[in-house]
Amino acid sequence: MIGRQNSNAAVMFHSVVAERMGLGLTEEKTVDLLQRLGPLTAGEIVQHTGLAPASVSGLIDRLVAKGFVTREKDPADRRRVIVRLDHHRLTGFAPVFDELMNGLDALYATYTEEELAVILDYLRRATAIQVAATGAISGKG
Amino acid sequence: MIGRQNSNAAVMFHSVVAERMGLGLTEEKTVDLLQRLGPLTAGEIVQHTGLAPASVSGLIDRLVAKGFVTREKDPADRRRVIVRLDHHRLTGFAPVFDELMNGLDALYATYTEEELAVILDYLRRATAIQVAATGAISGKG
DNA sequence: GTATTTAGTTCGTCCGAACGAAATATACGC
DNA sequence: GCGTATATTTCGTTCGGACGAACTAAATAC
Repeated sequence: MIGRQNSNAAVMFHSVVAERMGLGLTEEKTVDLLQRLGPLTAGEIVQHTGLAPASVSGLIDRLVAKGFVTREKDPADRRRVIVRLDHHRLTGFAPVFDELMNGLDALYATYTEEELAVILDYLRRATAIQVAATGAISGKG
Repeated sequence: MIGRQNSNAAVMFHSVVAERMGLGLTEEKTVDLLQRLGPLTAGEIVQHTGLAPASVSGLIDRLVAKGFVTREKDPADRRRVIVRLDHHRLTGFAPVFDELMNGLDALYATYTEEELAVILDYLRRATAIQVAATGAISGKG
């Protein structure tokens, strides 16, 4: 089944990218979180990852040590720690994604507007289903 | 970008499934390999995973202990070890996938034949691109 | 039939990454 | 201001999973 191969390809790609960046999967996932949601507090990372607070402290330590993020006190509530992505550090890895991006751009260019609409609709809905399924699995005891 | 979210959802789903089956990501990936390619020798698993032989020995140990595979001597070359999936063990986890499968079936049912053809074509080609990109990254120094 | 190569395992070890419990620092309620 | 609640870190520990080197067993070469 092609859906499965696609899913597998995604996992492999992520693993290889993470390795290339010198990150573990959890670390890469966190970087991705920060890219999508912007700066987060440690507590918010706890929410999003499901990790224990202690684990997130260590996780942030490692990302700081590797230069991917900075740790700042929240001026509004100085108990909080804001984790901010160092975008400059990331640009160095752009070439890693270029191959994929260029390939996908070329692929999209071969479809009509109507076809692209179908594909986007599919991707959106399939993603929602996958997210729901993930939640369902981890939920039930 | 939706492609990225989709990719991320796939990774999350895999992680959760692996956890649910009591497997690590490497172990789940190996089970998947065996499902797609049939029984493999230890050496072939080394090839496909890129792990060291010693690591694969341990990996097989763990999968055998967990009841997911059997280890047999190859009668044709008794140095070789054939790793075979225990399909019976896997059927117990079918419900884990049902949520996803049912959701996707329902999704597919909402498209016309023509639309499905576009979607399948896209998935096939996008997968190929992703695989190629993965190879390109891990390849170059 | 002995030497060499090949397949896999065992052993000792190491490291990343997770956790709970206790500590620290800050904010908030009254 | 004082006590309690909240955010994060530190500490000590544990565990899975990876590795290289040395070993065993079996096939192949000569």
